[in-house]
Amino acid sequence: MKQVELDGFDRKILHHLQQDGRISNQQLAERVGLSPAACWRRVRALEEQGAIAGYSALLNPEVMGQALSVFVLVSLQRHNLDSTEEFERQVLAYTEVLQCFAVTGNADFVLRVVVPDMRSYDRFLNEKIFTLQGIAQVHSNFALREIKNTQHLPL
Amino acid sequence: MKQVELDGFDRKILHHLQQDGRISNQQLAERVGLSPAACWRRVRALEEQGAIAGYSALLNPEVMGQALSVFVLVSLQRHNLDSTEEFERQVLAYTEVLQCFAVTGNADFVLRVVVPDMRSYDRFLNEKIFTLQGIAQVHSNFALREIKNTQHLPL
DNA sequence: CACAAAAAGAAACATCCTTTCTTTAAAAGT
DNA sequence: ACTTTTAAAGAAAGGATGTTTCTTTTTGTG
Repeated sequence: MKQVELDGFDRKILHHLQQDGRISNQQLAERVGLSPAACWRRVRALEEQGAIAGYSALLNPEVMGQALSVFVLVSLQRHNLDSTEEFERQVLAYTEVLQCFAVTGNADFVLRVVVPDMRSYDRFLNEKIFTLQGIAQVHSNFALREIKNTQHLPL
Repeated sequence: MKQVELDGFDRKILHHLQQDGRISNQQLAERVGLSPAACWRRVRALEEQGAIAGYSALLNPEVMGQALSVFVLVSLQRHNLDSTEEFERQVLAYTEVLQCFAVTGNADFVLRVVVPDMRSYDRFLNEKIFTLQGIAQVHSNFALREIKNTQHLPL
């Protein structure tokens, strides 16, 4: 999937679709200043080019009773392919892990884990992290407050 | 906004809406096993209760040329209300900062910053972080690889 | 068992999506 | 400068979908 060239219309379209993924094509067309047909063709092109990876409903963690975010720094004992692949495979399967990145710095991975409360986090660690082979260190940083939390890319 | 009680239908609805926020009400109804009208009423209720905070298009960072994610650990010099409020106010305005949490541990805040490349990140630091008053320490952890990156809450 | 309240299904109207066709505008070549 | 070609925009129509209202069914309670 190659990088893509965007003009002002495309950027406006993406902006509004990031803001409201369920906006009707008519409203979108009106806001970006195109006819519905032209707007629709651009949206389809952006989807086909892969600029738009998908659409999602955003849930409110508080209302859903999943209000505890934890940033977990994980270091592995060995850095061979087998160890890391196994770790990543498991992490992908854990629904509590919303995000996981391999990073530079002291730790090998940063995870963001979301659970209902401390009890659940304790269980998550004991059952799903400490049971993994080859974990050297785990450092938990608890989110005290959420200042900002989006996936909206700057345009 | 109070926490909400969900039954199996609601959970199925939310699951599918997280997976595809633009699914038609008809398809959704079919997949969860309800009539379109009943399904639609539940979706509306979930929106009104705040369980569904909104909908969004998910963009592909690679295709958009915004492929560098950085986890930035920030410590403040003073921890009074004025310092932190000013910091948070600025961070909210920076479109490069997708996520920002106040956390326990060595740092006061964890940010995830997304930029096109190192040059842009250098500029971001110099122009938007180092210019802030009362910053004690900034530690940058660069994402080498993205293993997982969603906002899908476990249901 | 009967009643009330809540939720589900059916159907109809309104709206929106998606396609096709036509028109306009921009680019390239002579 | 003019024609030719290509690409994208607008208009319009048919089909699909959303949203409402009304009726029926289910569920819970006295």
